[in-house]
Amino acid sequence: MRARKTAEARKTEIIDATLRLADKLGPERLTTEAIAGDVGLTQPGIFRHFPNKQALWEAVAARIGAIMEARWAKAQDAQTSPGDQIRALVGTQLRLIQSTPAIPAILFSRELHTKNKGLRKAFYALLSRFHRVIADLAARAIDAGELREDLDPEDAAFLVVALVQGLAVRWSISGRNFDLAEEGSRLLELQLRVFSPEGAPS
Amino acid sequence: MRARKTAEARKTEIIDATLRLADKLGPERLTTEAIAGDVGLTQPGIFRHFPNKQALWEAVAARIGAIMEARWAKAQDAQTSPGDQIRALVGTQLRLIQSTPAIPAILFSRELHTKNKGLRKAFYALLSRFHRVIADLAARAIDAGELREDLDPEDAAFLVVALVQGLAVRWSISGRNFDLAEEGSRLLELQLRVFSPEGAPS
DNA sequence: CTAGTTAGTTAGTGATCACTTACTAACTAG
DNA sequence: CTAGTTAGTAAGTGATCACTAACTAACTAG
Repeated sequence: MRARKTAEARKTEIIDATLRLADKLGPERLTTEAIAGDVGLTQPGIFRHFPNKQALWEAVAARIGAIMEARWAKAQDAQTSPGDQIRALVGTQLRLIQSTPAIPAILFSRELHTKNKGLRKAFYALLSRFHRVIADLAARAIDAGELREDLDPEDAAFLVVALVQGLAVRWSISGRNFDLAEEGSRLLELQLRVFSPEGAPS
Repeated sequence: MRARKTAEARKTEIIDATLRLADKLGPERLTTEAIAGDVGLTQPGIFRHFPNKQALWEAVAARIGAIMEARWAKAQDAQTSPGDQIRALVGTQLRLIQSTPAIPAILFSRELHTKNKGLRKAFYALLSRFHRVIADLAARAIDAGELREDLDPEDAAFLVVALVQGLAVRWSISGRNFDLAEEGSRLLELQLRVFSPEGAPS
């Protein structure tokens, strides 16, 4: 019985370990044994803090949601133009994925979603929130003359969101052989340029 | 011993069943028992045709690759403008995903890729081929004056590929609550419109 | 100081799964 | 007709896993 800690602290440690290992092993192959080993507990110790594995995944999803919302809020805080806020949001999101690659792994895990319907819905809500924020910024950018008037802000936002997720897919499958945030900002510049009213000659 | 068939035919049946079930259960949770049941064999019967499960996954990947290449070739066959060929390619790809939703499930499965490195590389090669085809068409479209001159065809293609994959992600997570091909063609029109030399007023 | 609570342990259990062994019956070449 | 080949089966094995039961020792309120 080494190093007894508060339940709160352990829960945090377990969730962190889960996020770390979900990427290495894949969410479905991640065992409670592996998590416990990483945290420094015996395997049944996990079940002191979560009634079952599904509850652990729900806690992980909640954590991811909280992290994302916090970062989005921060990216919008700046008193910058709507376009720059979109840049900040996309950059923030890509850096988060890069530093926590378990996020796409969990997001895309079909087995996690078939087993646990609530998880899929939670992630869809998050994705919708991201789209919402971008679409609102796009609308403001159009009003401000930063983006062309004939643009539907909802659809423009869908393209930006697809850019982020499509890029995350390519990054994953490529074996992460490029810098996600860098490539993303280059492509976002291109997208914003062709969205701009006077986009013709660079 | 019901209905003995040729090894060739059985292999095909097994691969088809795997593709069908990989979507329902998730690639990692898909068992040889479930596949055998679907095909109408006993579970060890699978191993008459594939030395191990990994070999089955490799055969599935090869099948997906063959299907995609065939459809891409067909979409390019048409004697239409480069822009229309891009439309046809994207439409083809989205309809394929819609009719075989196991494809993204397998494509995105982290556990499949960690267990079997060759699988990830095979899919990355496929993805790169798709990008290559689109980028070449984009270059021709630029030459033909269909797309603006200041466009880098490689990057333009990255945006189109991201559109397809990002949309597939949204479609999966949403619980498939929209028509993938329809939504895709609407967004592709928008993307091509802002890529066009005279995109300003619709 | 003491009694209750709780974070941890050790030892196990039942389920599930990929894969094996040994046998059988259907097809096929000569 | 016969002998070899091959698609199939029944029965089982060892590994892995989530989860449980029963116990223990550290913390904490009174």
